[in-house]
Amino acid sequence: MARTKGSIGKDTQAAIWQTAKKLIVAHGFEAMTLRQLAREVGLQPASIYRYINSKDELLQSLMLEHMGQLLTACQKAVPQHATASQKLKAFVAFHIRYHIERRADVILANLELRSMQGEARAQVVTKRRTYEEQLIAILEHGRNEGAFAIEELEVAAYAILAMLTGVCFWYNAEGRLSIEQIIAEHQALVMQGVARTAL
Amino acid sequence: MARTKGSIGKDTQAAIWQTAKKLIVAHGFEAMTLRQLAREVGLQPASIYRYINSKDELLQSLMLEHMGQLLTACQKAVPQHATASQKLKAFVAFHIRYHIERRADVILANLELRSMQGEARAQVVTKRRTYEEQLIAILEHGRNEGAFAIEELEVAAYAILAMLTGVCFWYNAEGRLSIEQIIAEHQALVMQGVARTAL
DNA sequence: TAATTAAACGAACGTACGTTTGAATATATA
DNA sequence: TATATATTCAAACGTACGTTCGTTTAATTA
Repeated sequence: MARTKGSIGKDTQAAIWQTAKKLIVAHGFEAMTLRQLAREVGLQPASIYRYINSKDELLQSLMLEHMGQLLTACQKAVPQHATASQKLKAFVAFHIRYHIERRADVILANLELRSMQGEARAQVVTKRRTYEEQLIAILEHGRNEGAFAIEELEVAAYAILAMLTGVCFWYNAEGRLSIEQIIAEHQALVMQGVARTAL
Repeated sequence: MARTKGSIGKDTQAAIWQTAKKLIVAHGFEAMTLRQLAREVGLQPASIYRYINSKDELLQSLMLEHMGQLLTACQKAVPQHATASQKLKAFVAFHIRYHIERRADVILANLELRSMQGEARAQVVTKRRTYEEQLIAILEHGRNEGAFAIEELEVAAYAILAMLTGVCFWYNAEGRLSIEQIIAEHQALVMQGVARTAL
């Protein structure tokens, strides 16, 4: 056989990417094999190479694509002109929702940096830092306003991010709680956590 | 060659375990190869099999060992008879310190459950649940006391655990902050986060 | 010192890996 | 309909994998 009936490059491309994400999340990037990927998409291993140049480049594409979309979505979701409290609430809601809705991308991005090297890795690290700085800026704003009491902005930012990102590791769509309830619970923890107490 | 001068089983066993942890954290369990492990320990691949029965069993040993030690250490570190606030503060301090000091074990335990199956997997899941319940019990105690205001105990517990565990992914021993400072910062976030506000 | 046990070796097994090459078939264009 | 392009295939490459086997040497015991 050769070209199969109804085969369209765009669709195959999409299937490869989606299946790759699934397999990487399940097994890790290094452990995922292109043969397994080909089998699940319904191709021969060689055919994958019409869509990627190498296994490493596949990971790079997935990573950079995700980080770019995350940054774009974040800037849309968090208001530029608002109080620090409003911004922080919006950030928490955005982060949780985005991480639940794009679970595979997020888990991949958080676990597979170890399999990247060189220029592409540096780019991902930079983009991740840019994202972290969004939150750091909000926390700093709140501290300057006098609304937040935070000793170490960076530690607090890492702590909050870890807490929020954790959701996509245990969230169950069939579970008792809605996304909104989970967001509300986390907003309460975060807002109280950073608030300046009256004492 | 055969048996090498100065070779002692206990030492080799320890070297294998320690190196295995390092490699699994660096590459993931499925991607770590026994040949690589043997090379780093200074053995031939076949020699590894004097100490393990299979690659899968190696992971099981590392996992179960770690979970057992975590549970034991936790029960020692958190006082049984104290206020919920005291217990929670102690739990936060314990968790962060333990996770920084045994970084490799912890990262391994958190990322490689996906490579386990069957009975051993079930045992790890049960032990992890037992650990989570330590924290849930503390939070419930605080809510009953009237000291904490928490809607969903389980969500709050997951959120706190994710936040604390996150430390071992970014902590840098050569960094500016001491472990004590990091603990203090997290204690502040957590204690304020769950506290019942005066309003 | 002689016999026994502990520890590691070298070689090989069947299988799977990422990747390259050139040919075959389906769709799009002229 | 004839030509060009897009899409997939089958086969093979060198390499590495987890694991088994029987052998060899070092340390321990009698």
